[in-house]
Amino acid sequence: MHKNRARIKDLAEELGLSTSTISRALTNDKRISERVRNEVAILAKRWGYTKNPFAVNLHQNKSNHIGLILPEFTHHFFSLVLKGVDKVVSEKGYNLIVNTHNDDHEKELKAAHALNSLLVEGMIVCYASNNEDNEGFKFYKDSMQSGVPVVFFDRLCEDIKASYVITDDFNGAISAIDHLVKTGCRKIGYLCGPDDLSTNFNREMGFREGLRKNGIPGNEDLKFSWDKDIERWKATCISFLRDNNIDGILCFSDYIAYDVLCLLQDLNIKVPDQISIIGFAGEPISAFTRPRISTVTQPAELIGKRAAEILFSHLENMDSQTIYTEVLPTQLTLRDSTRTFAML
Amino acid sequence: MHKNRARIKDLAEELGLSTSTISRALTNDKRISERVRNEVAILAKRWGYTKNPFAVNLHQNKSNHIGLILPEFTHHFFSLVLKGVDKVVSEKGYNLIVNTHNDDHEKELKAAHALNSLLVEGMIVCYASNNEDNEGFKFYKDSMQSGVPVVFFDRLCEDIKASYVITDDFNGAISAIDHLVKTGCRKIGYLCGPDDLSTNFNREMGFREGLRKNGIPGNEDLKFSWDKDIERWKATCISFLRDNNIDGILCFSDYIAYDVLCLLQDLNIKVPDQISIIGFAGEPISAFTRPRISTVTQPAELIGKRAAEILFSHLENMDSQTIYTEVLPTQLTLRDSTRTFAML
DNA sequence: GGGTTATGCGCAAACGTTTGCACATGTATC
DNA sequence: GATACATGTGCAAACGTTTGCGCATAACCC
Repeated sequence: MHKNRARIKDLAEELGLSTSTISRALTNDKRISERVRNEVAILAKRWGYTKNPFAVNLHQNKSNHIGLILPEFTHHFFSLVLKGVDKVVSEKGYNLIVNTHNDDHEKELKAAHALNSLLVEGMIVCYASNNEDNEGFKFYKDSMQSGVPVVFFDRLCEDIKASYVITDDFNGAISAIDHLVKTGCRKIGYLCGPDDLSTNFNREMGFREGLRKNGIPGNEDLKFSWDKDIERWKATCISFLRDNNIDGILCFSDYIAYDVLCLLQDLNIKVPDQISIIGFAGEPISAFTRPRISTVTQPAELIGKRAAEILFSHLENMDSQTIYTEVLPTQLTLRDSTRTFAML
Repeated sequence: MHKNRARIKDLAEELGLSTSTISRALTNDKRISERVRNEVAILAKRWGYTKNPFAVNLHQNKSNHIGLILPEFTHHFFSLVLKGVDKVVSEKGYNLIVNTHNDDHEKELKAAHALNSLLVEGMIVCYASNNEDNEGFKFYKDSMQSGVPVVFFDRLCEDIKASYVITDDFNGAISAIDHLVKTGCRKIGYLCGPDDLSTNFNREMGFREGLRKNGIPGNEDLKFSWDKDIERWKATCISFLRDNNIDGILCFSDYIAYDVLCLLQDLNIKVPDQISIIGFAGEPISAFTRPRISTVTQPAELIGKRAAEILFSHLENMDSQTIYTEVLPTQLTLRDSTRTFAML
């Protein structure tokens, strides 16, 4: 309701001035005398006057809103991204409107439409993974055409020409393989994530390149596919590890790392003495397991920060066609699921 | 920018009608003939017309926005609350604007002001813990006075007469004590959280009541204060546990539970054989430790859901002065840091 | 055929701002 | 004392909707 909110008109009547003068005084227009500007400022403060944003937005055709579309809130990675985005956005005096799609492509489209109809000035998007059709992409393209920039993060799609900021999954995976090899692993496997994720693809590519550059031959196909059916996954994973004499594992995620850790512990296989494990992401849980899981930490908050900064640079430079592709480095966080050099 | 957006006027010109007719046709006003309503609907769809929200908001003095103020995004508890709130809010066709304060009272006030000046229709707030002065409360009171309902959650303050939804910390703590006693603990201690949190107070009260009703005398003061200096905390905590022959611990949080678990493991004290531990919250990490930590799980998502629902019931019933105070039950999640009955 | 009623639509004001233009003073210049 | 210019302010239109009221036209009744 916001009852009894003061309007410019009220200020004007109180001071015996016109609305235009008040409006100008409030924006410190030099054409208004110092004296009047002060009077107005004081009364505005006393009455707790704030501009009606709708009137302003309507007039300027500008919303001061940024839209953010996330897969979900409860993943620590995404909440860090949200934090990074929020910092920049609120620093710029903008407001953030958030939406989630739970990797449901239709919900994503609905969210994007909703944001669009709210006239957000720009969008930051991590799109739904099951992105076969390109109806969503068409929408984003239209959006950019009509002057609403979109910045993508985390997940990459070649089909769409837009700015994005992602993790350097490729080199992150390589750094993990480097470390596994350095600490003595020779039969290294990769436990995949969902295969429609660009992140999974890039980590696997890094895995292969890591093996190649470290001169570990005949290992490239030691990858084990992801399976939604966790019990089936566990059962077959065991044989994968056994049959291939795996002594080092790179996982798509920290959660997979945890699962395989449990699996090994059930079989009384020592981690890292017999098998080393490295997770991916740097989720908090990786620091709470026993042994604590070494992981490739993603710069989650920085991803959000950069995505927002890039979005604003688009906004401040609408005529330019420049596109930013930012690939942020990971950091190898060594804990107890990998051997130290001293162990060798 | 949103270039080339169609307006009602454009639709009107195209169809040779007036803007009022279009406007009414779009809202299915029965005064407009079926035929015209169809024509309008079809053209609107073809042109992808959506109403300019600012014009609508300005005219109706209504924003369709709900504001949410959280301490932070990265705590799993709060992200679940956010999820719950978001579900209800988007189901109602409203938009969510989020803000965080990091337990900084000034930032909280700023966030509240920001939301207010955006003309949100209602606010859901978890206020900053260091809430000595009541400038913020004054603001919330004013807000409610002016017809913008506020619903508080998680943290409780008697000073302010408003709806709130909180966890039943008191009975949650009792249920934990019950279980500790039932599984043989006799010297039970409480590891406190920050003492300006109502949640901490209520959990301690539950702790005491649990001891009383279970007939464990002379235990009520076995509480150990929280200390920001973690090293000092650890050092003194040890002696607290030793000096009092503690055999069961209730913790303010899962993180404290984890810390004390590590402490005990360093000293080679067996959990739960020698000492049982129960955490509080149901944070994911509690399921990943070894032993996995038993915990009093809070209905985080439900808290968000109920807070939002209550907010909407205020909005739909602005004249009513009813105030809702909802205390949601916890659930005792038993894992491996407590003994099973069989162990006795 | 005059009066009533129903149907379908348009006019114009309003929401609270911003802003191009004009206007009224005052001051300086020659 | 006319001209020019600077200073400070106001008028009114515009942004895109919604909506009370009124006006046609057609249909109906007796």
